[in-house]
Amino acid sequence: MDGVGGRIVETEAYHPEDPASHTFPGPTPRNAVMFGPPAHLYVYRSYGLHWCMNFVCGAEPGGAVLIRALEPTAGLEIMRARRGFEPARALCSGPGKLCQALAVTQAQNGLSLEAPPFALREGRAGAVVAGPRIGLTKAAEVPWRFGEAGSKFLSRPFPKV
DNA sequence: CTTTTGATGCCCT
DNA sequence: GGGCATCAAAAGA
Repeated sequence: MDGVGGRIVETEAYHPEDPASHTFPGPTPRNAVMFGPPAHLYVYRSYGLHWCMNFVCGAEPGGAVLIRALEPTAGLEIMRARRGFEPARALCSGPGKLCQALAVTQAQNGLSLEAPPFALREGRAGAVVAGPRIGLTKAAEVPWRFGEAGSKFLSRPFPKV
């Protein structure tokens, strides 16, 4: 939105049977979007100060993919202004940072990804690698973190391939 | 470079 | 009342 965007280079998968998932305990008002139709956005507040965004996945009700990092390709100046003039590789290298750079907040919760202000484009990434998840207190070892190998825009480097 | 710690708001039980 | 899918700053090596 606002002409900003980038390539998704890092994600994490969440499944309703995954203890770390917000949907694991069952439907609640907060995670209702994740049980809704796929290709919608689920936004929640993390640690009271940050926003994190997920794409609702259609495979099963309650599944979603957390967007952990972007490689900024458009609206760099806008992002930089919003993020406090950091180097490009720090603009979107993390769930909270990414949402700040894109100005994603609860206002976008539940919106469809197939309509403005969003525009998803399919693209072939480079080599994709998987690894253990990050920042979780439960089931962090499950290797459901995916990202582009060697990208300089990851929140953290992946373990050796 | 590394590790540690505080800030902070909302959801759930 | 407890917990949390985070970040940035500070301090030490």
